[in-house]
Parts: sequence; structure tokens; C-alpha cells
Amino acid sequence: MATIKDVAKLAGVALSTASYALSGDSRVSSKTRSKVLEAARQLNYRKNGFAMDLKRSRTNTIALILTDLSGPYYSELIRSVQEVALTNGYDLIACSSMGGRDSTAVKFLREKRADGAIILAPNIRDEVLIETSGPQFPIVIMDRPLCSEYLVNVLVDGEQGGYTATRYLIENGHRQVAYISGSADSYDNHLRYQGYLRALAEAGLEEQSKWRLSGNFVREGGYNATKMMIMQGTLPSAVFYGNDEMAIGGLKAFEESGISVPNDVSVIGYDDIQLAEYVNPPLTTIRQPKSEAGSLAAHLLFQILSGESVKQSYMLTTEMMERASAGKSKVEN
Amino acid sequence: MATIKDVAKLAGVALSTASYALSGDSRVSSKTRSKVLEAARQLNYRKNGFAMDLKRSRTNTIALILTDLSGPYYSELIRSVQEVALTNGYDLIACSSMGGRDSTAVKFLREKRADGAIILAPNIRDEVLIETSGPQFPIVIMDRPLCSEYLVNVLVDGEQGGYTATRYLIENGHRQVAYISGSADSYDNHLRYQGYLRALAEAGLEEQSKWRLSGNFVREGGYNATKMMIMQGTLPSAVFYGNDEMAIGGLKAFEESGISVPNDVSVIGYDDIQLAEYVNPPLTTIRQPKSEAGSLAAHLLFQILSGESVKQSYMLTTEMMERASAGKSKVEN
DNA sequence: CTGAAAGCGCTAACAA
DNA sequence: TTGTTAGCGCTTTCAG
Repeated sequence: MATIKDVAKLAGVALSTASYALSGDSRVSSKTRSKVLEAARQLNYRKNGFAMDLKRSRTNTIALILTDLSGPYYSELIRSVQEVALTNGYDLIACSSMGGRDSTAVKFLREKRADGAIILAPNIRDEVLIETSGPQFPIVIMDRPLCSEYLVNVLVDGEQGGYTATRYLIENGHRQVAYISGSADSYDNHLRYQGYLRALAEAGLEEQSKWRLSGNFVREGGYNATKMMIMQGTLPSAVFYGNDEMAIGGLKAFEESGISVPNDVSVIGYDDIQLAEYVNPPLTTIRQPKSEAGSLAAHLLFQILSGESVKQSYMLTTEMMERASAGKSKVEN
Repeated sequence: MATIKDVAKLAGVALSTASYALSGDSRVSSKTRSKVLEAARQLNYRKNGFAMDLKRSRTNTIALILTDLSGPYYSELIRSVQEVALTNGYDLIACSSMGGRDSTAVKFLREKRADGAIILAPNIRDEVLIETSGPQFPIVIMDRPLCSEYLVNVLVDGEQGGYTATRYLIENGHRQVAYISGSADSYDNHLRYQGYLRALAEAGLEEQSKWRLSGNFVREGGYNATKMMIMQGTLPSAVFYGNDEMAIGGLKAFEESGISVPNDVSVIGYDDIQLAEYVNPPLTTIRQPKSEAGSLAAHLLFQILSGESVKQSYMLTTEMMERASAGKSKVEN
């Protein structure tokens, strides 16, 4: 691999001149510049990214840390982050936090292989985040509330969302509302569940343990939990699934058992994934402002990077998407 | 940020000793080692990744280049690549090729910020791939056939898949088979279409231009193309969609128009995305061996990296997933 | 076992 | 405008 030294030699100029010419500095004469460029072309010279990073101690890259590179992605969110990064002339790379303490993600953070990071990976420990963040390495956290000097929070109000969903069901006359929960250790799940409880309490309803099943946030889990509920004999009049994936699994289980949604039971999901409007019946759900959140997160990062000061925490709210899977309760109350 | 120099000074040893101790070299006494480790702890020392990369000119990372970080992902494929990378003790990072010649991906390739790459990004030009690949930087290409010394191909036989799908329809009595194509410049689309044509020709059927519409590989496109077909007045007896996304859009269009699938028209997709079995009716489709392909690609990369020689090109075959969206033709032939 | 010293390839202050 | 030079932080000979 040719180095800048070779280029300088071939072009017959000094190392620094070659460097300047190559990076388009205006103080080299255009004649010299073209000589250098030509030499570079001849040698098929490519600058070594690491040497540059080392020297400048800036990478012009931000990292997006995800639990699992293979999704299920918050694709809208990622898209908006990507757009903002591109607009600001930064590169965006994604890495996974799978693999525990030796994960690529943790290494990335510790070794500061980017100028900042956006975190969407609940399995990265708080301490790692607090330790690695700093004035030269701001971090935006989107998956938990966590405050520290160089950490900024961008969250979506899940408690509010859970409340809204449950409230909607109650207002439609449902008094038996099941909750199919996501992973027990998930902060998001916790929030949605709290919202559910609040709506229940407000309506003077009691939570029934038989109507709280776990689906682990996956389709299969929602399917199994629903099957189990069906086998139990009595059905609630409505079920609030902790996310759309589970709700879709639930829809399938109901269909297989000849139970009509929303005639026999109302279903509401959470997330408004793309798929939600395509399933049968189209899924009523809670939409999270994903693009807004992603774009806000990225903007914040760049603001911090450019020395502006920002609020420590931002909370966005959800929106109800009324479709066909939830209707009025048929039972007398 | 503390450097290894500071650590050495605090521990009262030479720079190199600190380096050895930190990287677990066996020639430092355990007493010295713990002294160094303690100093590092006190200073909250983190090694600088770039300096290491620069010195060793190896990153222990492979790059996965995707058209768009926000998917639609080949998540199974990515998952298997991820697993193999992890097993081999390598890090995997993903980056997007959005942004043309200045995309993060192209920069990554040119500046060799990884030890090798897997490409799933048709918008990266052949020349870039050929230029950047080399003995120290093998590339596995999964989105087009492209051969060169340090390029390896892992492809799925799309022509065969297109042929199989169409053939299946024809064997079920359909003689009017429409093809909803993906992006015109997509190599995958081209292949599937060729397979479609071959099956048609073999059955003595002619392609009809009114039954070849474009849906650009997206759901919305499939929906629109189908609407257009419906508006045309006469319907084909079956339609082969270039991918599942478009097929799902098509299903929605048929449903909205009160056209029953598969009673009035048979539908077949391509890809077998997760969603395929959840839509209504469950989608008959062509499954690509994504996990196998991903895992093969990653293995190949590591084999090349460790100096073994491999074949230049691998071709995997598809599999038919019979579900409910395609049935026997109702019309007399 | 330890320490001094030579770079990896590049940028940027400084000098000419 | 161009050239000289001093590192960025680390690994790794090579002598002690």
C-alpha cells in the first residue's frame, strides 16, 4: 500500500505539501496540487484512516449501538438518525451489543472509536455508559432514563402510552382487560405496564393475575400467551399487548381458535410497526414518534459536539392509532 | 485521557513493560503486572483503539455493508454473519452505502477500516469493490456476480427461484401469470424475471406486457401495481410478485377490491420474510437460504483471512414454501 | 525479565 | 507557497 510519503517522493514535493494538497488546503499552488494528485493516482494511493484518526483524535463518525444488528429494528428511528448524520457530514456506523462485556459495542465505547454514540441497547450496563461518556464523547440514551454530565436522554413516554391504550379500552366499555407483557426486565415493558395499572386503578378496576401473561416481546410469545389464555376457559373482553409483535401473534392465536377480533375480543398493540396496518384486522395500536426521536437524538449529539449546551432529558409522547382490532365491549357492565 | 505512558510512570516501570503487562504477555512478573494493572485502574486508563490499529494494521473487525441501515433487513442473514464473527473473535460493524461516492461505506472500504467486508449493497459500484479488495482485505459479495482475485461470490440462484415460482403456478393450471417486478436496475429482479420467462416459454406461454408491472420492491409499489391491474379490467389468474413486500401490498389491494385470494387470483411472493406466514391468506413464496448464505459468507471471509484458499463463487438454491395464497386455477384451459 | 528506541501513516505548527 | 519536524499512543524489536 502506497503511503503519503511515496506520493510526496514521486511528486517531488515535501511530505506536508502532499498532505496539504491531498486534503485540499488552499495554500498549495494548483500546479503543485495537480502534480501530487497525479502521483497519488499513479500509485493508487489511499489515505490510511487510522493514522488520520490517531492524529486528529476525531473520527467524524457517530456510533449507533443496537442490541442486535439483525433487528427487529426501529427502522424509522434509524433512518432519521442516518439522515441527520449525513446532513451534518458525519458517518454513522452501527454495532451490536451482543456478546456481553466484550461486545463490539462496549469495545467501541471504551476505545472511543467514534465521536459520540446513540444507545438503543438495554443490555449495556449503566456504568459502562457513565464511564465512557465525556466531554469528547457525548452519548444519547434512548432506552432508559439515565443522567450524568455527558449523557442526554431522549425517551418516549411509555407510561402515558400504556395508560392511553388501556384507557381507550375502558372507555369502550371493557372492564376485563388483559395485559400481555414483554420481557420482565425491560424498562419499556415496565412503563407500559404502569400505565396500564394506572388506567385500571382510575376506573376502579382491579388487576387480575390470570390476565397478566408474558410474551417476551416476540410474536411467538404473544401467540403462546394468547393460546394459554384461550385454554384457561374465560376470555377477557380486551387485551393490551405490550407490543405489536406480540399482538400479531395473538391475532393469529385467536383466529386459529375461531375467536373473532374485535367482535369477541378487542386487541390493542403498541409501537405501530409497519406491519400493523396490514394484519387482519388492522391493528389498533400506540404509535411512538420514532422518526422524531431519532432525529432529535442525532441533532442533540451534534449540538453537544459543537459545544452548545442542551437539556439533559427529553420526553416525547405517543399517539393512538385507531384501526379495527379494538371495538366496543359487547358484555353488559 | 490517560495514556499508557502515564500508567507506566505511575507504576514505575518502562513503557514497554506496561504494554506487555496490559496485554497479558507472559514475560512480566506477576508482581509487576499487578502493579501496572493497579496503576491503570487508578488512572482509569483505556487503550486507544486507533493507535493499536495503526500499529498492528489489523482491526479484528469485519464490515457489513448495507444499502440502508434502516432495513428492510435480511435479518436472518445478518444474524448468522454476526454469530460467525463472534465465534471467530471478530467484531462486526455495519455501515450504510447511502450517500453515493462519499458514503460511509465507500470510505470504509477505501480506508480499510476493517479486515474484510461483506457486501449487500447494490449501489456500490463494481470498480470500488475491485479496487479496494486485496490480499489484506478480502470481500465477499452477495448482491451480484463479480469476480476478481480477492473477491468471493456468495449468491442465491434467483433465476431458479423465479422459475420455480412460475412453474408452480403453471402446474396448477394458471396460464395467465403476471409478474410484478422490483427495481428495474436490480440484479435480483432481473434474475427472478428471467426465471419467470423461462418457465413461461417452457410451457409455451407468451409474456403479456399488460401483465408486467413494476412495484419497486416495496409494499406500496405492490399495492399500486395491483390496483392498476385491477383497474385494467381483466385480471390474470395468478400473479408472481418479485418479493414478499410487494405481494403483501398486492394482497391488501385485492382485499380492498373484494377479490379473493386464492379463489379469484393466486398470489406468490419471493423471499419468505417472517411476515409472510402471518398475512391473510398466508403467503406462498420462495424461501432464500439466508442464514446459510450469511454464515457461508462469514466463514469464507475468515478462511481467506487465515490464508486458506477458497472457491471463487458459491451458488445456493431456493426452496418453495407452499402456503395458502396460491391455488389451482379455476378457469378452463 | 525490563528498558530504550524505532517507527506505524498522518497532520499541523513552525520555519524558510 | 513549500519544507522540516515533532509528535498522536501504541507495539515490538533489540540490548541489557
